[in-house]
Amino acid sequence: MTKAKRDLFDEGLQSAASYFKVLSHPARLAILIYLARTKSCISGDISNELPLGRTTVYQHLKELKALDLIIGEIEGVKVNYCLNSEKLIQMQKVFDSFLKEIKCCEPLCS
Amino acid sequence: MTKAKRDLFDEGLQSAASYFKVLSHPARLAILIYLARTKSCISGDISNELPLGRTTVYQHLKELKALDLIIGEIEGVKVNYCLNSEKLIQMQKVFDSFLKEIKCCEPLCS
DNA sequence: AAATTATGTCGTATATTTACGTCAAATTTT
DNA sequence: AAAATTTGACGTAAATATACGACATAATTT
Repeated sequence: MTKAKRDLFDEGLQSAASYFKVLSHPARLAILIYLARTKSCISGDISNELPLGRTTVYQHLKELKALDLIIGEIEGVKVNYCLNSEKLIQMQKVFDSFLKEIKCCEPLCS
Repeated sequence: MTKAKRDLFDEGLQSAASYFKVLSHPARLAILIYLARTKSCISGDISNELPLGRTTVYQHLKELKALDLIIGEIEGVKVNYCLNSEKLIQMQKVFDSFLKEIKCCEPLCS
């Protein structure tokens, strides 16, 4: 079996989990930080910056794009990537509301 | 090959990524929320609550415990689980500082 | 037009995660 | 003491993630 049990959970949890998931690899965090610093850059630049091959970086970019956290504008042969700050703000709200949900109460044990 | 490239990244990024990672599955989010609501409960209760088998839940609990987000106090045969709020607060700080880092700038494209 | 540059696609190998059944051990309950 | 309960360890199958080489395509540069 080993079906996709993920689907059995609340949609809100699934959505939150997928935001957490896309941030669960240091390469993707590094990409976001790099984009924040450079404000915009082409895909190739990023692979030069990271200890990863170009196609690997491309895959990470695809995952970030799938969640709409980054935007890629085509400029001739090149693609100009940048952060989607609206979406990032939205993501932070999801995080905040989750953390608020679990931090409401004092612990019993310990 | 396919070595563990994770290790090549900045330690801070790795640590942040591992917090995001432990939250990247809806089951673990559901466990945290359940613990927040019940304040404390035994492992078996959790598997009854979730659409997952006991050993699967146990594995998720182990991952949460590995990052110290939950505490398990042994009480005879049973184990009393609860949130480690100090660690949760620490985690939120890590998230905040990461998000601040990438949200400093206005986007160029779009 | 040929060479270069940059991206994107495909396939694939390896690693990791997810899910669970089985069994062992320890404590309670009967 | 036997039965039941609860946890933890181990093994394993299937799914997913990670990493990259090889090739195709399209635009720029020479």
